[in-house]
Amino acid sequence: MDFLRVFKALGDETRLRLVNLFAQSRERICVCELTDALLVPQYQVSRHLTVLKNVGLVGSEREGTWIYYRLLEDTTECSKDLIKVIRKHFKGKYKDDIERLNQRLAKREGGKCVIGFALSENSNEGKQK
Amino acid sequence: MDFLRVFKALGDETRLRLVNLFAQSRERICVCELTDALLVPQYQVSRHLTVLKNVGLVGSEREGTWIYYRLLEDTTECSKDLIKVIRKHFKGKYKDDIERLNQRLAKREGGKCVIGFALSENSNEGKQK
DNA sequence: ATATTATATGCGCATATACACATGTTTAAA
DNA sequence: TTTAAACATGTGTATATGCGCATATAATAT
Repeated sequence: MDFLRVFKALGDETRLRLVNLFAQSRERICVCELTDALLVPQYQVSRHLTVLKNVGLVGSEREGTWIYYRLLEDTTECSKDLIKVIRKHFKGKYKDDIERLNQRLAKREGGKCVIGFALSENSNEGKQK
Repeated sequence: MDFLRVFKALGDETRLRLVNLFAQSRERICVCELTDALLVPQYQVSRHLTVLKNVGLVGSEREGTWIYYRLLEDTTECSKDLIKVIRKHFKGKYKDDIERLNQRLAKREGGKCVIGFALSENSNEGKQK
């Protein structure tokens, strides 16, 4: 684990919010669910996920047209320790994100996402801030 | 502790090397000692220390013309946990920095720095890399 | 084959950030 | 009150990075 690259990856609010969603929910989450939880354009979510993936913080698995991302928490002891710290000290932060994610996850069927972009009909519009 | 700003601060190699020196040595260290340990121009060390100070990772105290910096490890549980992770997983990294620091600290008298810029007569020359 | 949906990416632009050079500030000693 | 040493900072420049727009890719269904 390259701490320098990991810290660079975590030094962005959108990526921190993504990591927080994974850390608190302990779920694998697809891109459209993440997009609806963060209220950020889809292409931003996709790009930031790529950054997190490149430094080894998250992994992905495709299921049909959906791609589920998840925290790679147990690959090294470094990531385990670091993510543990984040999970602990981020409790209660970014509450709105968590709330929106939970509402979105409640719509899953059989543990899987069955709807697309619910909140953002056109997810390419700027919606942040 | 603002994790976003802290991660941004840690997302730079020179600052990571500075934090590593503090974490491994558990000492307070003055700017000229840090400069000689990192082989980086003095103004860079000074600037990066300011960044670390602004996010609350380090503090400083003046003693004559010398200014000693140290990790602020126990101010919050966040910083305690985070620095603990860094200390643990950085053991063995940046060995040359540690080696040069130890040689420099060996020249202290009464636990204090008594020489200036030993390795870099002109510390304003580019010396990094 | 074609259309649709979920996701990824090429590109231009604006901003942020690190570096180098020079100079300023603070403290202590001569 | 100069001088010197340790440290800080103003400024210009080059590079990195995030955003927005548009479009491309991949998988599924019709």
